[in-house]
Amino acid sequence: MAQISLTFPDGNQRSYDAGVTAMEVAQSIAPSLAKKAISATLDGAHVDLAWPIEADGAIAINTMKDPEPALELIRHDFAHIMARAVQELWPEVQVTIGPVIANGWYYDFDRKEPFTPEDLEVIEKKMKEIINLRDEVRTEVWDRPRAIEHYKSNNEPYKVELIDAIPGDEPLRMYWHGDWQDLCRGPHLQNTGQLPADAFKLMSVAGAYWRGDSDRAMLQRIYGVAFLNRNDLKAHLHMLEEAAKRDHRKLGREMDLFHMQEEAPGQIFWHPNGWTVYTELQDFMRRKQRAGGYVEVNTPQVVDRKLWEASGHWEKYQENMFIVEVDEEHAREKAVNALKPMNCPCHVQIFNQGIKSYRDLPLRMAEFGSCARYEPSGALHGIMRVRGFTQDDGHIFCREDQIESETAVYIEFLSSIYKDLGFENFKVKFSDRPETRAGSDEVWDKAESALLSATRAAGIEPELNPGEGAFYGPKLEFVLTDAIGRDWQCGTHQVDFVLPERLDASYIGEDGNKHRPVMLHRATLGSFERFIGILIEEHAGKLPFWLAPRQVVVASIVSAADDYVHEVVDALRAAGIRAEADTRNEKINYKVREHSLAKVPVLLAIGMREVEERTLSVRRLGNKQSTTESFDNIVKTLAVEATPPDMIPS
RNA sequence: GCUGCUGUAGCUCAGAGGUAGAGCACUCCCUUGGUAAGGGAGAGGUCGAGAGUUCGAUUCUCUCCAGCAGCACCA
Repeated sequence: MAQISLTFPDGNQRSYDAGVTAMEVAQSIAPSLAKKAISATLDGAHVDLAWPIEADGAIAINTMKDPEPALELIRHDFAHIMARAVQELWPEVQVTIGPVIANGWYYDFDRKEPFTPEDLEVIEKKMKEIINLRDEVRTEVWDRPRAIEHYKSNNEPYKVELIDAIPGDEPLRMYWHGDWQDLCRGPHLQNTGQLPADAFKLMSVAGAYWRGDSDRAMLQRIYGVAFLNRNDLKAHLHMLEEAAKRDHRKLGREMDLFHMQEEAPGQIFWHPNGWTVYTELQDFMRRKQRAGGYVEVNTPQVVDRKLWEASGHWEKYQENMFIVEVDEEHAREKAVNALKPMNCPCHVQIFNQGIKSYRDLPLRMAEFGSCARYEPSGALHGIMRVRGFTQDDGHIFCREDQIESETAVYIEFLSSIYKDLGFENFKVKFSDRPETRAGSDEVWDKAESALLSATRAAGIEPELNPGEGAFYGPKLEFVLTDAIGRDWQCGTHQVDFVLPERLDASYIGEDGNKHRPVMLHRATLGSFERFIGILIEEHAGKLPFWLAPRQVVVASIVSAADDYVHEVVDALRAAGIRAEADTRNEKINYKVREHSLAKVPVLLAIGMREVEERTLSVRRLGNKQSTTESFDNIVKTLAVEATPPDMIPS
């Protein structure tokens, strides 16, 4: 029999008969290891202890002490156990797929009646019973005809379709958890009793399309989470509770920032507090853009369909546009307009006014562009995904050979803004050419390499999103991670060869001939609405001082202090600080509580002592202690603190 | 858009086939209190919209609208 040589993590090598299983390898090292073993890592791949090993390689035996493989196995086995529990409870239910995802797994089922929350409890209970049976997990490799025959005779068309989708040269592997059988690539645990029965929870049911295709059947997906032990599960559930407290929809209401209502779905009524944040952020961006060499413009909201036809939006984007028809009294036909979903075509109109020279390029044009998009109702989410929003949009008209330098300048610009706003780390995703695209391969080659090298020159290695570029050009996406680990795509930077062509933009080159500029579409915050949502959640409502809608509340402790309260408020306002007086007939405890809950960063309390000494009692949000400071001093201090980050002298 | 769930006072929520309740918030009165809720009184609702069943519907049924979770979408 042929021999193979396996290398262990400590560098030792041993030889085995080809076809040895990882379990046998573990046994050969130590019976105690074999007892604890759950899987193996072979040349970086996660493998089942029961699979035969046929070639030389580097092997590591995993136990429950190795969190990564352990969690993957646990979650994967839980998926199977859940599917088994469901089929034991309702034998007519068809199982489809059930992968491991972050923190847990899901499994998609085909069942007529919807699963209810009560059903989830029943399923959980059943799963615990199954785990207690400590059933052996078995696996076999089947050939394709046998597997197809098996599922056809069991009338399981979903599985047959899955098999059809698996490339012909891959082995088909079957797993049994007890008597329950599923097609699965593995690996799995050896015994269902190895699952931590107290460290999982079924979370929710929701619809999901078969194979992610909205034209196909809607299945029912049950989500579960699982961890190595009960404490990790508890910690996860606690984290979810904390995340819910940061929800911008809840904080937006509590802080009186904005509201939304039925009559304007997906659109925001900004209250004075929220609008203060918005305008403060917009002022900041306007200063940044001026410093960054942009010219600011403003363009129409309602634009005739002719322009959208020319730009291609009418054909490609119509179902997302708000169409407005107007009866013109003397016209034969109704005038058809659309609310602008994007600003780019209008910006080209401005570019096209007059004759542009190569000396005008690169031309950086910016607009706080209000856009309206008819987003699908199910996509709406608070102020993060809306139908009416304002982009910090910009278009750079440049020559092809300026793409790289303009990209480099932009990355620097964006980094500076993110840094000022407290997001030091961000991810960059690079999307290259999709299958259907405009423009020659040669042009794509240049554009892609320009984006990549500019990004790398900035010291950033982008993640690749193969084939995810727009049809008109490759793009970079800038993704922020918030305090609880969620990703948000905000910034974008896209090369566009198509729109200048469609809208006939041109400039006169050094050679005296007309040339086509390239357009770079770019947005940094993305939309003010989404970005403010992110800021709220990132800071759990405790916005940085310069952005806080109400920066200071001056509260009287006794009404005899009211005059001094107003004097302080006036002085703070004169120093440019957003200050309010609270001279209501309430105790200081009440006022402290209320303004703390409203996330006011600084509370100045005034009693008779402060009046006499011309001081203030300063209480900062999050601090239980207060300090006493002089009137003049606190005004100066707070005025400095209120300076936006881009205006702080370095 | 799809599947499921939800919609009762400004907010959070209870309730029931016989036209509604709590706490907080709000208004007024008392209280001038030193750092996270002082006391009392009062006002406030076409029970998301429309239709149907019923003697009677906010409650049951249907349709629509909106929200929530997920999927799909996301130039």
